[in-house]
Amino acid sequence: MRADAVRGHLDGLLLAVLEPGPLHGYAIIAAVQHRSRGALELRTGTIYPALNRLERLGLLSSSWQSTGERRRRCYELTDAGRHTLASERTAWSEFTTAIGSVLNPAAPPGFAT
Amino acid sequence: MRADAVRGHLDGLLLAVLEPGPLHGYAIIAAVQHRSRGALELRTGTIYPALNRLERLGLLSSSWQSTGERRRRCYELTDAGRHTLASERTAWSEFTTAIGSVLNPAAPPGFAT
DNA sequence: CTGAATGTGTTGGCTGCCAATACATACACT
DNA sequence: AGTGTATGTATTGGCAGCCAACACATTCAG
Repeated sequence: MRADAVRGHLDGLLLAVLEPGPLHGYAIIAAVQHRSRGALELRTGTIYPALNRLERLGLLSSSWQSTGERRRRCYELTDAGRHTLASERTAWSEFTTAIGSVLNPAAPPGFAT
Repeated sequence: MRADAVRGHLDGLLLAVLEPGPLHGYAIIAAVQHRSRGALELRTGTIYPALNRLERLGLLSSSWQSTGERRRRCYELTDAGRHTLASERTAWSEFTTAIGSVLNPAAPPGFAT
């Protein structure tokens, strides 16, 4: 699937995969891909600017870690981030309901399928 | 809701509201708004270019009608449009499944809520 | 020492929706 | 006659947001 389709929902995805625990950028890409059964393939040019923005907004906090000689930047949710994630889930639900009801109008009451 | 969120799904919405029968531009806006329970408010700057594009693609056909002195341009689905609508519905389903499974991961099998 | 995997990061560009704007007809009200 | 509101079609410039392409560093296998 064109990952371009995440437009407008990227923040929610990033916050969601960080909910179980801290991850670094590369692992975030892998987590999104895994949790979407391979459907969503984010690129570095997509997530790094987004992660920086979310940190500036106070929704994430980051810290450099060194595994041996390698450096990794790990991101984790802040309390504000957890709160925003809840909002994003609500917004997603309302969004899919709105589009879905136009795309697939509900059958009239009593309509037997 | 920010109608900007329809980005990438506008074509499907337009094709869907035209499925029951022909409509003119203004009525299309009203139909989308009604079927989404007022959630989606498209603007003329959004739909007219889109309708022209869909007609160029052969998914819609249009005809001018005159109600008394008033002129209206009515759009209706072509066979290709009906076919594309089916594709859009499939794509929407896959899209929501992908995003949804990242945003709200399924509980592990046997997980009691 | 070459290639692939892992890892972070920036920049220019394109797609696609929207606000603003323009114009026209019909009708109600004063 | 004039003013306001609803109906109706249409265009244009701008901008948000994602991405391809690129740059660079470390580790390990062959």
